[in-house]
Order: sequence, then C-alpha cells, then structure tokens
Amino acid sequence: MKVLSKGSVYALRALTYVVAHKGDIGFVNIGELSRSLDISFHFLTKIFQQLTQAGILESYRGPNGGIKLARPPQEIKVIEIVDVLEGPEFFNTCLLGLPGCGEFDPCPVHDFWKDAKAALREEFEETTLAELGKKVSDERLRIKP
Amino acid sequence: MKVLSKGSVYALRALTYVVAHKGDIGFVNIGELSRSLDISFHFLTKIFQQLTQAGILESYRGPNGGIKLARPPQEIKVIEIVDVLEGPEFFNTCLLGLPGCGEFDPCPVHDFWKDAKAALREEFEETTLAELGKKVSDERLRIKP
DNA sequence: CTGGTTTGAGACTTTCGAGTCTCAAAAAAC
DNA sequence: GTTTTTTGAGACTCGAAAGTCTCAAACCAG
Repeated sequence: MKVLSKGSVYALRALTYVVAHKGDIGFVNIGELSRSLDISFHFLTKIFQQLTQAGILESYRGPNGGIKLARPPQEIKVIEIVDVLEGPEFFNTCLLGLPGCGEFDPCPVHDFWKDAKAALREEFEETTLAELGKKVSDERLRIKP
Repeated sequence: MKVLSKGSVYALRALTYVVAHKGDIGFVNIGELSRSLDISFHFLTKIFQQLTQAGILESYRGPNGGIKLARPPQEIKVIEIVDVLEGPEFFNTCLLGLPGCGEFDPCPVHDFWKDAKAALREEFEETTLAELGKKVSDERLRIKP
C-alpha cells in the first residue's frame, strides 16, 4: 500500500534528519544529506527545489551553501510538505477511482473512506517536524533503510 | 492518494456491478461487463483470470460463457479480492517506505500508521460484495465514471 | 466434423513516476 | 578576474504498472 510518493517520503526523511542531527543553525549541504540518507543527490535536490519555491525551505548556493528550514521546526507541519509534493488533489481521491465521487454522488465506500482520509489529514496537520526530529533523537528511531 | 491498484479497483467495480445488476444466476459475459463499465476488455479478462485461479470466481468458455461468483455474494469479503490482486504485503507497508519498520524498529509515524492500516483492513474484512451491490441498487450510487 | 464464440495465457506496447545527467547561475576563495 | 563549490532548471533514461494484441483452448450449434 503505497500512499505517499517517493518525493514526500524522501523530504520527510531528510528534514527529520536535519532537525534531529543538525539543530536549527545554518545551511545543510545537500550532498551530505544525500550520502547520509542514501537518497539520490539529484533527486533530493529536485525535491528541495520544490520546497524552497513553496517557502518551506531557504537555500544558498556556493561553498558552505545548502538548505535550511525557513521557519522553526515546531512551526512546520507535515501537511505542508505533503501538500507541496503531492498536490492539492491528494486528500480528494475516491478509493474506487471514480471521478466525481463526493457527498452528492458517492461511491459504495465513500463514507468510510472520507473518515479515513480525514484521520490521515488530521495526523499530518498535528505533527510537526520538531516532533518527528525529537522522536528520532530521543528514542533513537530509525530514519534510513 | 492512490491506495488500490487499477486491478483491485476494476475488480471491485465489476463484481459490485454483477451483484447489483445480474443477480446471482448464470455466467456473465466479460465483454458485456467491459462495455457497461468502460474497462478494457483484455485487462478485465486478465484480472478475472487471477480471481478465477484464486477460487473466488468460476468461468466458463464458449457461447453463453463468462464468469460468476464461486460463492454467494454475502460470503465474499472485499479483503479476499484485495489480497489476491495486491499481494500479501499490502497491509505490511511503512508510511515512510522504510524496510524493516515494525514494532521493534518503528519509524516516527509507525504507531499512527499501524492503526490506520488496521482500520482499513477491518473495513475490507467486514464488507461483502452483497453489501456493495445492495448499496448500489438500493441507493442508486454510481459505479462507473 | 466444421465454424463461431468465449475465456486462458503470454508476449508486446504504452504511460508515468522515479531516477540520472548536463549545463547554467550564484556565491566564496584565491 | 578566475576557479571552485554548490544549488537551479530542464532534458533525458529507466522500470514497473497499466493496457493491448495474438493465438490457443474450451465449448456450443449446425
């Protein structure tokens, strides 16, 4: 059951790693992140570009350049990252893939799926990068394969 | 958010249609189903072949041939169809795509995702084709695009 | 038995997300 | 100013899911 695209997954892994291991200071080198997390450098760069354009990250070119969070990690919610990388239709899909499925024209599993999607969205709304990072550094949870 | 493959989606749509519109008698022509539901005939045939081999459907070749449910629709659960078409790993995935994520080595969102997967599985366990068919015929819910 | 109809099986093609490569642009070091 | 380092942008390639095609096998009708 693949829910999130690789883009979202890599972004969450990488930014959680930044919060857990890099504190909140200065720009973090993308090449180093790519090596530490075993994620393709070019692919990771493309993902960060989208987040930079969306205002979630700031970037800096040249020696000692890299990316950093545009706001403190406790103010950045998971949903923001997912929204950027999955697009606006992410929480608006029908489990049976029927276009037009909705309150006024529901498919047979619409009611259940509506609640399931709402629960997932709520989780993403409530969780911040700071919490993910804290879990990883406090409980030493895994973040790479 | 794409959760089920096209195979599962088409199978559920087609079998719900069969239950709702064809009653429980005789073999239903695949070509007719393909046309009624606007699903590729060859693709639908391949999907039904998997369900036939799994014992969920029975098929019959030649004139007036087709497929039919191997058991009454109130005894066929949605989970059976999903299991066949998605494979055994479907409910065993990590939201962050981390191999080895589990109770003893959880990712930062493991606890939440475990519950969400369990809820989805339970819904699929509880829902039968008969219920899907009844919803469609009683409430005139949509099943095609 | 012959011909038409339908599912079975597998090869083939298409599409799209994922990943790679190349070069441009910005910044620092010298 | 030139070179080096790093991100930015876009074209290109790869692989798996989705979809198509062809022919074989089963079955019925005549």
